[in-house]
Amino acid sequence: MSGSDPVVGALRSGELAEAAGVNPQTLRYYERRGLLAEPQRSPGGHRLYPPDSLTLLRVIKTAQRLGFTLDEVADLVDLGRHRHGRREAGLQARAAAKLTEIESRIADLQVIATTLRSAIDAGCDDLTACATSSCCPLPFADLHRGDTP
Amino acid sequence: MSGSDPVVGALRSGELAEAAGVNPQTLRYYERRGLLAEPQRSPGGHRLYPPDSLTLLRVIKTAQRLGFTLDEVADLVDLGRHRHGRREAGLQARAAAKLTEIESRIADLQVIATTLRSAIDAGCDDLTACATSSCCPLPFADLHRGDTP
DNA sequence: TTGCATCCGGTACCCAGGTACGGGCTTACC
DNA sequence: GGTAAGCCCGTACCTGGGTACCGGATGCAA
Repeated sequence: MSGSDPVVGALRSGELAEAAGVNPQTLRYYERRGLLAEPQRSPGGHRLYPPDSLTLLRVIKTAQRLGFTLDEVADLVDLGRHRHGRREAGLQARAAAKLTEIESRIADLQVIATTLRSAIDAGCDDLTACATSSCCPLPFADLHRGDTP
Repeated sequence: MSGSDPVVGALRSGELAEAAGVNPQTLRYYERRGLLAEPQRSPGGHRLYPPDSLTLLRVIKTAQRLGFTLDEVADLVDLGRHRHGRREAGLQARAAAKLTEIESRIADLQVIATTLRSAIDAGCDDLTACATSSCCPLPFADLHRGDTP
């Protein structure tokens, strides 16, 4: 492995941040979170990122937009890093799990949407009145459980 | 208006919290947030809630489960409070707006679900590899804009 | 009257994913 | 070699919806 190449075509934090469309502070944050490895430094201590950090950042941002948390992204990233060779399909499994999660969030939101529509159709105009008169379709009663993440 | 009735059938904070299925601390929190009016006090300073506070709490929890933030709920609540009489349909309008918001969140999640499904179908197995080879269906390129709330 | 549960207030902490600030260095360009 | 932009680190702050902890005061029943 060529682990520590010298400063060939390296990017400074501002340049990388700009290229990735990200705040420079975010790079340090990702480094703290273990998403970005500690890069090489200039003699004066400034970070020097190899060009493929940009690819990594794109991967991170893409995974994030697919609904993965940063912890999960970190996991995915080093899943791909030290598995190289053996076929394990870790990504497949996590994508499938995430898909299930997303689908259940969609289902939750659809219940909410349906309820809102019924309240609109019923012409509800005052929540407090609705809660006492029993002609309102809103479910005031069942207060146990209720996820809206 | 009978604004300040004496302590008839009043509930202590623990009782109200229990009845509403809520942490007692949450009552104080809601009071700070302006959702619950400051209740009367016992001579020693303990809160004494009128029984209809329970209805109000049910309204709050219901609205919350419909996707309204606490600020919006506060708004809805005193919309219903000092409008009494004039027809204004404020609730209708807000419900409609919230429905639109929920629908667009659903649409966002559906895009995500579709993308995940396509990544699964394509058999993607390593994000970093995917990002460089261009046969992967994941959208690594467009990093500008991306809401996953 | 004593004992114990409850309540008071103020403040600090939790989750996630960052962003901002401040004092002091480095780097780059002229 | 001067000066301005950029970067360093540590720490604090933000949003949203609560929850936890603390020492001290109250309420209620036996």
